[in-house]
Amino acid sequence: MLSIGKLSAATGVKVPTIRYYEEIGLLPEAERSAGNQRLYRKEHQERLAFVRHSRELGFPLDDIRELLSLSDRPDMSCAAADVIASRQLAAVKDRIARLQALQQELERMLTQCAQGTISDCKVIEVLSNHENCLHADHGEGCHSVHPGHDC
Amino acid sequence: MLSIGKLSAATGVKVPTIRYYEEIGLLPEAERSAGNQRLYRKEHQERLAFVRHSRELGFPLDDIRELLSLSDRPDMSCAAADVIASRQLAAVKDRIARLQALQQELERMLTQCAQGTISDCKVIEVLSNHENCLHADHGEGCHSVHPGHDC
DNA sequence: ATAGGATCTCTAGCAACTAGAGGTTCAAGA
DNA sequence: TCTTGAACCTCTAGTTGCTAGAGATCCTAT
Repeated sequence: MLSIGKLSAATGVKVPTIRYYEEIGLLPEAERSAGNQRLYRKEHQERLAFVRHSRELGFPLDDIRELLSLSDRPDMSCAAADVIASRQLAAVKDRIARLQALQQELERMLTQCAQGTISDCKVIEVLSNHENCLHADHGEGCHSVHPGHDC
Repeated sequence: MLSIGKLSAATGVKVPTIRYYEEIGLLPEAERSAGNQRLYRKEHQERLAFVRHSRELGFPLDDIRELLSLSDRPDMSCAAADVIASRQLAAVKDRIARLQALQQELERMLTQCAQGTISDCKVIEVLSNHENCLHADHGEGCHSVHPGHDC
C-alpha cells in the first residue's frame, strides 16, 4: 500500500495531478487509511503509469479514458485502439509539418536581421507582413479563417 | 472606420478574440460609435495582423506584447526582438525533436498491432510499458520528474 | 510527547480563448 | 419612415490539464 506521495515518486506524476485524475474519474477512487489518507496498490500504479505514458505521447485525457476502458475489456478487437493511435499519429505528423515551416520562417527572420535598430529589424518586419510568409497552408488549408481572408 | 465584424473578416481573428485582446491590453481600447460600438482604423488592423501572425508562429501573448512594445520604439536596437525570436526558434526545434520521437513510437505501435484482440494489442501494451520506449530523454533529460524516477 | 513533513479539502488561477444569455444598435428593404 | 433581423454590446461561465495556495489534520521519527 502506497501513500499518494510514494505513488507520485514511483510514477513521476505530481501529487495534485493524481488527485485531479481521481476527481475527473480517470483513476478510481482510492482506498483510505483510518486517517482519511489515500492508499494505492500496484494496479493503481500501473494504471497511472499508463496514463502518464499516454500523456507524454500527446494523447488528450479523453482519448486516454477511452484507451483505459478498452484495456479493461481484453476480449474486444483492438481496432478501436488502433483508430485512436492513428488519429494521434496523424495529428503528430501535422504538427511536425507546421512546426518545420515555422522553424524555416523563424530562421529566415533571424538570419536577415542585421542587428540594427528596430526600424530595420526583419523580425518585426516579417511579423508585420503576412504576405510573404511560408508557413501557411499545409494540407487542410488555412485553419480558423474567415471567408475573404486568404493567407 | 471598421466595425469589429469587418475587422474580424479582414484579419481572420474572431470577434470575441478581438474583444479579449482589448481586455488584456494587447490592443488599445477602440473608439466607440454614438451607439457604443467599437470602431477601428487601418493602424488597428495592422496591429491585429501582427498579433495574429505572431500567434500563428507560436509566440505566446506575453512575447507578442513585448514585440509590440519594441515595434513602438523604432530607434532601439533590435537585439531584444532577436532574443525573443531565438527563444521561440529553440522552443520550436525542441518540440519538433520530441514530436519526431513520438511519431516513431506511434508508428512502431501501429505496425506491431496485429489487429487481434485487446489482449495482444501492441498499442495498449506499449502504452502500459514505459521501459522500452524511445521517446524519453531529448537533451535536457526527463522533464518534470521526481527524484527516484528514472525514465 | 512533540516537531515537522505529508496529507486532507477547498478555492482560485494559468493560457488563450469560446459559448451563451439577455439586451441594444445599425443597415437594408418595403 | 418603419421594420426586421443581423450584428453588436456586456457579463458570466466553460474549456483543457493542470498548478498554487490556505488552513486544517495526520503520521512518523526522535
